[in-house]
Order: sequence, then C-alpha cells, then structure tokens
Amino acid sequence: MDVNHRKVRIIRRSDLARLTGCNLETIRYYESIGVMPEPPRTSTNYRAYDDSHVARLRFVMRSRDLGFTLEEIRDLLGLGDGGLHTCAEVKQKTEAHLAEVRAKIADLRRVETVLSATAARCSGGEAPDCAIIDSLRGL
Amino acid sequence: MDVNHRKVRIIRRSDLARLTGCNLETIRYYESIGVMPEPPRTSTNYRAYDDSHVARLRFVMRSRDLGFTLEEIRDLLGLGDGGLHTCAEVKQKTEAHLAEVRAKIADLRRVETVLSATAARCSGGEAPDCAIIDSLRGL
DNA sequence: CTACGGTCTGTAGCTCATACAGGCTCAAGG
DNA sequence: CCTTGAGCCTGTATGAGCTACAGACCGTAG
Repeated sequence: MDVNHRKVRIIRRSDLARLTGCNLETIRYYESIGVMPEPPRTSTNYRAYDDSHVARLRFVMRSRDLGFTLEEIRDLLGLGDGGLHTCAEVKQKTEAHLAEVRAKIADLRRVETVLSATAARCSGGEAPDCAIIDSLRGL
Repeated sequence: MDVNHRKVRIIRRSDLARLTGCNLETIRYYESIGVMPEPPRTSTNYRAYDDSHVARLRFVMRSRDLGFTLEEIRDLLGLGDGGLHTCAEVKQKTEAHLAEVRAKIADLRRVETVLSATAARCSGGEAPDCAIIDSLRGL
C-alpha cells in the first residue's frame, strides 16, 4: 500500500540536471522564460519534478542542439500566444530552420577555404612578420 | 605650404563607418574593449581617425567574418598581455580556429541530416499530431 | 547538536553588439 | 548674426542564452 509512496518519489533540481545533462541554473532560467513549467513544490518550497519534466527538458535540449532558438522551441511545444498547432505549421518552421542551417554550412565552408589557404601561406617562423596577418590586412 | 593641412584632414566616426561598412556604434564599442585604439580628438572632442584606423578596422571586421572572437582578434593584433608576437604563434591560432570551423561544419551537417529526415517524415496535415514533434521527443 | 552540502531567491556578469536619451557642436541658409 | 538640422559626445538599456554568486534556509549523517 505504499506503492503510491514509491511512485511519488520526487526528482530534485540537481537530479533533473544530472538526468538530462543540463546545467543546474539553466533549468531555473528555462522556467523563468516559460520553456519549462513551474513544477510543484515540496512543503519546504523545493522544486519537485517528475518524469514528464525529464522528457520535456530533453526535448528542449535536443532542439537547442539542432539550433532552434528558445522562442522557436516555445512554438514547437505549442506554448504561448503564437503556438503552432498543426503539423503543417511545425513542418514549415522546421524547413525554414533547415534552410538557415544550410546557409550557415555554406558560409563556414567559405571560411574554411580562406583559413586553410591562409595558414598554408604562413612560414611558421619566429619573425613577427606573418603572412596570415598580412592577408587579414588585405595586402 | 598647406600640404600638411591637406594631409591631416580627419576621418570622423561616421566616415570610418562608411569606409568600412561597420556600424557607427560598434566602432565605439570596439574602442571600449580595446580592439580599436582610442583615437586622437579634435579641439571639440570629436574622434579624429586616419587611414591606419581604416585598415585596422577592416582587419578586425574581416577576422570577425572568419569567425574569430574579439579576444582572438586582440591576440592576432598583438595587443594585451598574451599578445602573439611570432608568425608561428599566429599560425597556431589560425589552425586551431580552422579545426573549430571544421568541427562546426561537421556538427551542422549532422543537424542538417536530422532535420531533413524529420521534415520528410511529416505529413504536413492539419492535425496537431506531428512526426517532427514526436521525433524530437525521441520516441 | 553541529557540520556540510543542497536548495531557495534575486541579481550581476558574460559576449557582441545595437539603440536611445540628453546634451554639445558644426555647417548651411536666411 | 541667428536659427535649424544634422552629426557627435557620453552613459546606459536591450537582446539571447546562459552562468555564477551572495545570503538565507533546509536536511541529513555523524
């Protein structure tokens, strides 16, 4: 009869951090900006999370890894005024983001080309003169 | 005999912004953090730049475009305590940065793969259920 | 009972800018 | 000469996305 007791065993903030790999303080930050819900509290005012919070935070972190902004994540979660509610809306957002990611890759490839060409021109000597510096100067 | 007069014609902050494409306020910001030097002032306290400032700011902006942080740029310019003074040091910094850029490209490519696969699975319908959301949830 | 560690809140700091308020200054037009 | 509008000056606020710390409270092992 204390099955209930076992089930209700709470997850503290530090546990949630450990379970998700999220920084402890970031959890509180996410709560403050509405990306994570305000959890129930213990009688002594400690945050009491459960499995749903773990899943939600993992979702948030995974989306962040994929480069979505916190605003977009709020949208994806269907929160806030402009929450997305249909699959079509979510797909549209995802594709827009995908386009951004591809543009960023193209940018970085240009950067890579310039940097590797620049480094290759460098003598690597002890002198303060440097081909890299010169080329950054646009000489 | 007023050759000197012609030579000393000053570049104002707005001119520097126009010549480099840098935002007006950003110039002042760069000065405050030591990436740009404090220029001489006119008798009425206006900043008085010259060609060397134009070159320097172009160097900074080009480096920023290539993804160097302002801290790294300070290093490249040989400023501050840990200023780089030899070609070898500069080359080392450049190659480290190049490695970061390549890592970032690899990251983004993974993101691209996930996002495009996810978007492809989406029905795009009117329903609130969504394959994208589900896959972000890690189901 | 006393330590030590975890939690609470609020707030400051970080990076890389951008923007605005309120006060000077400069150049052109009347 | 005076006015007017643009441009400059300073300091400070804002933005995202966190991170960190101070000072107070709580909880548990020894």
